[in-house]
Amino acid sequence: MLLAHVALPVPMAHTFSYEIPARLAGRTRQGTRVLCSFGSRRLVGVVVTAGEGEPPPKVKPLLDVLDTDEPALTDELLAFLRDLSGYYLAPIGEVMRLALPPIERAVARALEDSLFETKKGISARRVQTVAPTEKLEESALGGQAGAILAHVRAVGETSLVDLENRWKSARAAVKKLAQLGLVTTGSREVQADSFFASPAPRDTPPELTPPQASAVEAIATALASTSGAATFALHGVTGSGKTEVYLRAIVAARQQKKGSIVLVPEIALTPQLVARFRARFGDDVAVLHSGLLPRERLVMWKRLRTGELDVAIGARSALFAPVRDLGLIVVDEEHDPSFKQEEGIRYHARDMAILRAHRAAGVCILGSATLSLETEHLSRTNKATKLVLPDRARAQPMPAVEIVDLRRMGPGPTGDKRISLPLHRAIERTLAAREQVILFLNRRGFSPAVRCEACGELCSCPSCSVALTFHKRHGERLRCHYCDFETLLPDNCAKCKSPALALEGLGTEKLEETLATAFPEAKVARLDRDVASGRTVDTVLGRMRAREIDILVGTQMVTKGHDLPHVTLVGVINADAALSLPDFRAAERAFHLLVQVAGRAGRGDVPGRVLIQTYTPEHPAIVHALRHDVNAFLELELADRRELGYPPFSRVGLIRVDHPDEATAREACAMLANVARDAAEAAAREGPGRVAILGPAPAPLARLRQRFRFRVMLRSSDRAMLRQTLLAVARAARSVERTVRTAIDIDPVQLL
DNA sequence: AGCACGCCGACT
DNA sequence: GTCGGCGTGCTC
Repeated sequence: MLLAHVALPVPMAHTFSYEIPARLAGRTRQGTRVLCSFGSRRLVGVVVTAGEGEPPPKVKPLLDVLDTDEPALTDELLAFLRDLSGYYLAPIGEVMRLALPPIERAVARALEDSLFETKKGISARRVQTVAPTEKLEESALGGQAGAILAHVRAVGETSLVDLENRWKSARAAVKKLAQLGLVTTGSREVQADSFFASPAPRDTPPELTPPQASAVEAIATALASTSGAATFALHGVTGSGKTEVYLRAIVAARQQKKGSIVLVPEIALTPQLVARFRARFGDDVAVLHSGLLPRERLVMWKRLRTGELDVAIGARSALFAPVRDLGLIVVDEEHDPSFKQEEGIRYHARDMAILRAHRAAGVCILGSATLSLETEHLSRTNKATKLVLPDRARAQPMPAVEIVDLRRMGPGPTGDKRISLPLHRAIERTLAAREQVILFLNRRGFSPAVRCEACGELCSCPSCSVALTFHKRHGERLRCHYCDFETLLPDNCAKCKSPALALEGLGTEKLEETLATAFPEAKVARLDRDVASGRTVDTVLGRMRAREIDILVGTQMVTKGHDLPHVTLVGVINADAALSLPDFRAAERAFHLLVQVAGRAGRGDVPGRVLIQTYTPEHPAIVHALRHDVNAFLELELADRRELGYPPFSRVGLIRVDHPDEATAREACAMLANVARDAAEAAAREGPGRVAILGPAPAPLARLRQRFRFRVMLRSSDRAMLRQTLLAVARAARSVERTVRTAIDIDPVQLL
């Protein structure tokens, strides 16, 4: 019998076998999308393999083939997705879905399937909205309806989709509320994003500096070689000309008739980079970003698939772009944590970029001013070739980095300890010299916590049990930074009804306000996720460049982007905030952050000044950032991790356990940890791996509908052992209790 | 994951 | 009386 083994978008490891009816035999190939009857549903899957074979006891025929001429997935992409699925132990069908285009309406209609016309198919251009009315309820509403009504009243008009994410039966409850006249429903157009629509003026390729030229040369040679596969670690500070190397590498790939993918951390934050690509290649670049409508996304997908476009640029998910004859993948700012997908299929785009390029016999370039330890390790073990771009040829003085030891500082003139006297004076001096200041603070909002002064209770998120952040702008609201829950600032403590609520801590909003008062003659602006959506980042940076702003306060965002030539003072309000994160990479991240933020000071002829405020001035990340000593920090951190058995010398596997009852979650976790320990010992060649139980994960619990979430973590230096152990644990987890959900997360990767 | 089937509580 | 909550089992 002719069988097709199909990957379907269900969370199961195996493929499903279908009979290929004679009428579809000619069109059913590896990589084609097919319509399958699956239980009572009809699903679109991808043919992984097809051929003559022994049918399983139960076989259904394929209903239809969606791809008319070519398979949706090339052999290259298909093979890569299978590898990814194997690597992360992720369900093959869900992995395939990452690379599939949105289903075309026309095809869907031709298939006479109402499924595609409704919610799950193409998301319409309109979203359904729910808004509160003036009317008050006659009697108290119980359960979800009451909660939903309170929420809608707190946040104002919201989308039904959003409500459905928070409450299971929101649709039914909203219907009921609408009947009672307590809310109104409607729909609104999803605004199309015309961010990248404006035409880009073309540039002329500049002369390469000698280091750039030799980097390009090395990359071009690798691209031209028959054996292909090569990885480069491109180390160069902002402004050293990494982008130009990328552009030339793409040209070199083109000369070999090969396509390219460029991955950037968050495309909305890097409009300058996109502009550079468009200036060089015009509209021959597919820019993939979250603002694309399904229709536009499909158009981009098709143009890449047909080979009309040969360059794709985008965030994480652009890794799956259907670029033909892939020859090059660039990962810009490769150290950036946003390359790690933390929801659904957990993959690391940087690692998978190496894998995809390698399998396609192509070149992978990992570029950064502060290479990740993983990439550094690849280079030290000769699995990647390091290319260095020294700081710009023009002699530019390194900024003077100074430490402000907060242990020895009283409050500055503002009365706020976080604006210490040295920082205050430095700001004054910078303003007097008519230069600009950037202040980095890793906390958005006004106050990170609101506490009752009578009973000590913190205002916390009902579903995430983390402190709610007070946002002054947009109506004095409390917001949960994990799940985006929102409520008005209450008048009284929820527990003891006392009106004495105190705003604790310092966020960017408050810092902005304090500075505006302390320096009334200066123009103060803020840049963080709350003010920045897409274009506004560019607007703020533009105003900064035009010197319409004197002091810019911001989060991570101020560390990204390009030249701000008149900034001569950079202040880090609290370096310890980044160091004390519960993450073994905290020191590395803090170091990256400090180096990147310090790099913003003193462009041009004026030497810059960097002030780092900290309670732990002796911390290695701070000491080495102070000396700009990347190598010393790397040595130390690598040695540290080697000792701890941490990556990159070992791999980490995580099993997530979710259950609505905390005790059950803990119990299941402990049981799984035992299974893991046993399995690890049985599988170990070099002694057992480490097993640890992590507490409630700092993840959007609300989205799990208030389930408790624990994680069993395994560490091992042996990947085969780790895999075997994780599989054993996953099997055990499934048999424990159905309601325990597991997710496996292997991180990071040593692929080569 | 969906989606059926099946069994218990508060509403027309 | 039944609508709708969620437990359990299956999907080629």
